[in-house]
Amino acid sequence: MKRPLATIKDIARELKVSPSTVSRALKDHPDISKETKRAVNELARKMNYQPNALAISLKYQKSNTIGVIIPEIVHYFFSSVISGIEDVAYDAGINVIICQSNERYDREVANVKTLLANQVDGILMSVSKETEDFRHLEYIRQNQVPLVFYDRIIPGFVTDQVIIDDFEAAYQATKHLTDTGRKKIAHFAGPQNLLLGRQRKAGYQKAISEAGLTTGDELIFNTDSFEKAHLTILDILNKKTEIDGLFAVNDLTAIGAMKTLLKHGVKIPQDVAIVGFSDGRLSGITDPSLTSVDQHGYEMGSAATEMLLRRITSQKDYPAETRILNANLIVRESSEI
Amino acid sequence: MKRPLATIKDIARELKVSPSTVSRALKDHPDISKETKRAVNELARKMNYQPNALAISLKYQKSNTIGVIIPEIVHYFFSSVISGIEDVAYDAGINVIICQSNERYDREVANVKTLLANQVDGILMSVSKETEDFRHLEYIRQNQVPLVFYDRIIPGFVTDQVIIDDFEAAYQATKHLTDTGRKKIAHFAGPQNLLLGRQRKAGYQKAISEAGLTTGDELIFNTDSFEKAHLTILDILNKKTEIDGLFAVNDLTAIGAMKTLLKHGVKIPQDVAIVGFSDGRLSGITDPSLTSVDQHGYEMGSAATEMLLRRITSQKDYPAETRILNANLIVRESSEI
DNA sequence: ATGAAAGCGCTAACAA
DNA sequence: TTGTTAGCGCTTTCAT
Repeated sequence: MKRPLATIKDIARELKVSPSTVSRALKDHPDISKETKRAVNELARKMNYQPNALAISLKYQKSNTIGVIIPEIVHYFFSSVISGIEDVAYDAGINVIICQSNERYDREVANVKTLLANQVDGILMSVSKETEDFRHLEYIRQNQVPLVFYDRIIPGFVTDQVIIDDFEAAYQATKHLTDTGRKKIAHFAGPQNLLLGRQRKAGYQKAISEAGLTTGDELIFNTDSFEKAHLTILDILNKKTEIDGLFAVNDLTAIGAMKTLLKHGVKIPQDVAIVGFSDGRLSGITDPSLTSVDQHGYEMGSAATEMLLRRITSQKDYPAETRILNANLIVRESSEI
Repeated sequence: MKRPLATIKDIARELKVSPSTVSRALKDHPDISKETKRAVNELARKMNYQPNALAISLKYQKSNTIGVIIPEIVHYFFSSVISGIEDVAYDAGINVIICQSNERYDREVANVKTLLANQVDGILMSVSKETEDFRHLEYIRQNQVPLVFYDRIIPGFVTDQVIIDDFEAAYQATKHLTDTGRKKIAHFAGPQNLLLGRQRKAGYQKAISEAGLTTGDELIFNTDSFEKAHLTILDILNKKTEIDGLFAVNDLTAIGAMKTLLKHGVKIPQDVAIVGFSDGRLSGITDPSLTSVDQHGYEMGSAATEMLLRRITSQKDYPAETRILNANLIVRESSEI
């Protein structure tokens, strides 16, 4: 009953030629006669012959496959990164194995092992939030498997990487608020153990001080989720802390803040202008729509993949590269005038 | 310079034993002496030995890998499906190769070929919107590779499948509106060439007629996007078509409608109650938050994977199964009272 | 123009 | 307790 995929042997047997002849005929080798080629190709089609990629990978010691380690696929940003990776890889005839670390270190280590066991030709990764030990990365390097970081990097670990200029983007976002006359601009900041959180805060601070405004900590809140934003806003309203602008570390936070402000009769953008940092497609659909930094996940994925493929195919070694994509501000209703 | 992954041979050579001894020692075979095992395992650890999964797959004629064909990863629903798939597969020690069809037939066919070439043990797929020819699916079947459809199925193509009861969900969603006293309930319907579009519309119609309301076509609109919803609402307002409820085929459409209605001073939910069909995390963040059907993408992914793994490991054949997940309505502000 | 043989890394039946 | 050998599917060098 079981009728597994046809192999070169099957074709050879049927045609009473040797496997090597079939192999050559299939790749249009000049030595093989027209007649044989015709017969082989015809039968191959008829038998739905599909070369066994595993055998080829084993033979050539390369799998035409790259591995991706992603923290959590259910974030729009990361899924669009994957989309960019997939498209570039597909065009190059490269397969992609995707592993989720779910932001856990142990999973990440297991992912690395899986990918290496499967002989991937290269790895794209964004480190998990938990990762603080780099032995698994050294391990990748020992095995001479090219590694490209995207989005989240490890300062000091030298390898190709493509990142967003979080500092600059945050600076531009905040500057947009100061430029439009806001004077009391709050920042809802992300975790300060993540580079991203620190850089966005630093960008905010630079714009604030450039505008000659005070950067006292009383307008900076550790608030990075929809729910926390709700609570922080309540607190701000209670204490009657005056604000006329807000730059939030991500869109959900910005939207949570906006919703709570609106509920309390605060007008957006008249009373408070709000800028987020894009998590995805949320910014366009809120009311008012949200001014936000677009992170270009797709471009990040495609750029990282191009770097990796270049590294894989390159004969000679060359220094690690860092590609910085600039994220641009998209002004929408929440900060207009 | 190039120091590839250590192999069993390397270990054998170093220890002056045969590769088979190493192989057995590594899998704790009872025949091997404690001493040898110890030495082998120690050296293996030191050399960072990682079994070559390709070689093992080739040997055993099974790859411990399943393939997933997904229309577009950047939809929250699909990415949460993948998350469910990944988790179950990970727990079973199975790898996952993900391919995007990007809703294109030719890509889908290429994906199938790639997966078969890579000797996947099974395939999970949601057919693309373009797919109308099933030869590639027959091809999967010929090769005896188990196939499970999730979410989107092909009526008449018999295989394991897990779907959502769109009809029932739409019925419940609409019934919620009639139960709360709405009398003029519009439906913004999806493409009627997709089963999903037809079923959601049919569910709507059942609830409407059960409530003794008219199901005239004047309240059904082919409107399935944020932008189209905006235009359709403008049209409704212009023509002064009276509505006090709306069931939309997806959340984005519902949100587009809500935003435009609010802009024109229509109160939600007082004047018009709105129910969507979940695309993801949008429903919770709008203002008012949106009542919506939760599609449970994660559960769909994990259920489909369980079905597939069961099929793969099963010795004997059994009839194709259809698992219907019920999507449940989550009532939020847009339809309260 | 075609075939035989070896080998990629691993395992397992069979020998010793 | 360990080694030898053959084979998974494919390619390629070296014969013929």
